[in-house]
Amino acid sequence: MNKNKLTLKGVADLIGVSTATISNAFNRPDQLSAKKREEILAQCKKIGYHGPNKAAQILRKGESGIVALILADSIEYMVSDPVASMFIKGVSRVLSEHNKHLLLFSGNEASIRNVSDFVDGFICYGAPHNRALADELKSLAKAVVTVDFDIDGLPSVNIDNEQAAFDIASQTIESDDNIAVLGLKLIDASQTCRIDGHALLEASTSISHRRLNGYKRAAAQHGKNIDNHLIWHIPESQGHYAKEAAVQALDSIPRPTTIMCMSDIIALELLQVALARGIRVPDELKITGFDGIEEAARTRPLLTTVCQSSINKGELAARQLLNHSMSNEVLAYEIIAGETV
Amino acid sequence: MNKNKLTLKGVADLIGVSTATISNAFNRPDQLSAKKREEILAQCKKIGYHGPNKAAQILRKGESGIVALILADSIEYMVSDPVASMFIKGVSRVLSEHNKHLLLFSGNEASIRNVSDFVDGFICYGAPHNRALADELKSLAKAVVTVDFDIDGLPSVNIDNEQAAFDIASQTIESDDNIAVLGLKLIDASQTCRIDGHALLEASTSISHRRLNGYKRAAAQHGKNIDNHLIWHIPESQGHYAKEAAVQALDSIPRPTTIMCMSDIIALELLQVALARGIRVPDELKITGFDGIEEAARTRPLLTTVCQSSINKGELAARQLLNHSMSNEVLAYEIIAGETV
DNA sequence: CTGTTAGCGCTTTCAT
DNA sequence: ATGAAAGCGCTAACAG
Repeated sequence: MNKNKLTLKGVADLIGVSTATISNAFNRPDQLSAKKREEILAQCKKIGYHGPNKAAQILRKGESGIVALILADSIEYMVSDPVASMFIKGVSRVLSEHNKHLLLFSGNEASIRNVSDFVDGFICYGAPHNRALADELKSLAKAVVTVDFDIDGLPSVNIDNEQAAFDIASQTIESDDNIAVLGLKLIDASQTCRIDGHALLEASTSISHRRLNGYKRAAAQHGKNIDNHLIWHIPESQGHYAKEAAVQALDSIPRPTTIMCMSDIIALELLQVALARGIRVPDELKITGFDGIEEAARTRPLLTTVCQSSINKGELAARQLLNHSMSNEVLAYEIIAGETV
Repeated sequence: MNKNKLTLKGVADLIGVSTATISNAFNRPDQLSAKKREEILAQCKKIGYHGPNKAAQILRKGESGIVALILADSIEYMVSDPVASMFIKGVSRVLSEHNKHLLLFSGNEASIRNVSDFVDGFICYGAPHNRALADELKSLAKAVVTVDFDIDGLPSVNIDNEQAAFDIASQTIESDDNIAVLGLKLIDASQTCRIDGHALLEASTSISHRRLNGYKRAAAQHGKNIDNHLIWHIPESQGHYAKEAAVQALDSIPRPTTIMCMSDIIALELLQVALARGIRVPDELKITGFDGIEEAARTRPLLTTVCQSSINKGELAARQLLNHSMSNEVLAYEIIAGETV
């Protein structure tokens, strides 16, 4: 007798057929009679053999059913950000429909080489902080879909950030406005600060710079210019970072009459600070957001913002990966006319 | 010449050493001189060989560096629930400190056998809906840590749900109160409804039933009984499900004067409905929550609730898994004395 | 310190 | 429809 191990070979001569037959019974039903297949499966079940070892299959077939989601920021942060969670939600929905598994991977960490040998593909959400990672992705020989940024020659999912920013700014700015911007990740700094005197991050890969360009273009149409001294950098879309910027902005003299925020979280924080100071919105201060998160839809006064569907983004990105689509998709957005403008 | 493939063997005779030496250079620095090691690593880099193939390593070593997080509910849902996100946050923090990867896995899906061959271990958050899954976990020969429920003989992380519920209820209930409970997952139904006339889920594995017992015990101390007609089942801790129950509870005649909620999300929803109706809290209606989420801490009136640290839970669960600890940990909780009681 | 070699468990031609 | 056998790429025991 062969050793009692629950391996294809062991099971094979336990029930007296060849390894290939068992393998086929599990993976390629068309290679044997339905009846024999049932028999074998039943036998296996009785013995306690639950099918071919996955690790071996991965090596042999070069496929694992695992898709890595690379998050630009830490998983920690992403999982508590409403925009990112919705995105993850979309991805995971499509993946699980296709029986794929989701590996959460933070772009901050070591090399993606760590997983690229067994993962079926990558969805990369947001431009990685370290440029090297983007280069590696390109040379990877695995399927990659980028979201909210682009890598030459790779499929992607985006919205037109500049146009969206332009649109909402156009509807907001009036000729006698004093304009400020609470921006997200505009420079390389881990603290909230004004951007004047700092080198901007590479504009090509940054949605924030596209948005800023949109704001500026709209301002220019009213013959206005947005001073770098009235543009804030906020390192992460979180309340406490945003609050700092909000306070500084509202302390500015003269006080801005229009403040455009690059996320709803930021805008909501600003709104709260402003209302607490008794500033009338929108009479004395107009506020715009970006994203269209649920909390903004629940809050009164209703925030005027750009609504993008992060769930759709996630679903589409996952579908592109699974279908090996190579297209660069641009999703629609919608301006929510709220009560803050 | 050997074929030009970037494999240990190929690289080995490309640079003229044995495969073992290269393998050691990457995995066991102590097996060769530092100098030789540097040389080899440099050569490999030049050639474009980034280290041993991971899929092969997994098969060979039986270790992947991947930890599966099994979520009782869909990933979709979990990722947008503040309590679950905090938990994931804690897990992912510890895991990434140890260079492990996180595989998000939904317990609704097929069998965990799908991944158990290559995953290093499982963290199971919340009692799985299908009992079979729990049984499989036990017979798995992989490290498992359960959270918010127990499996005999396996390590776990919990809080004392019954005692916590008892504590907050004791502080809340007065002798002339009319008590209702907005419960979570008390019966097997996908709709919000009262629990009278329904079979309860197995109490032993359900934190909700422990909490309910705590409430009942506290009520009994005041010589009171909580009628099943005033206990609601809410299938998921989400606003719209909670709202239904809140409306029904407030429509009850006589209207309850104390409503204990099994999550803050539920309590916050109830609070909103009550305030919208002009019901004075806590004068006419006392409300308690459970969890201690950030939104509750920001909301006014401040919610009286049980605060448990989901981040700590996640961190501890991950540490237990990595350390192969087998203990059953019980974490502390704290009663937040808010303004709703 | 280095090289040889036997598997890890499986899939898939190829021949029967 | 089935069986035999060649690897997938690597690690670790062993011998030198």
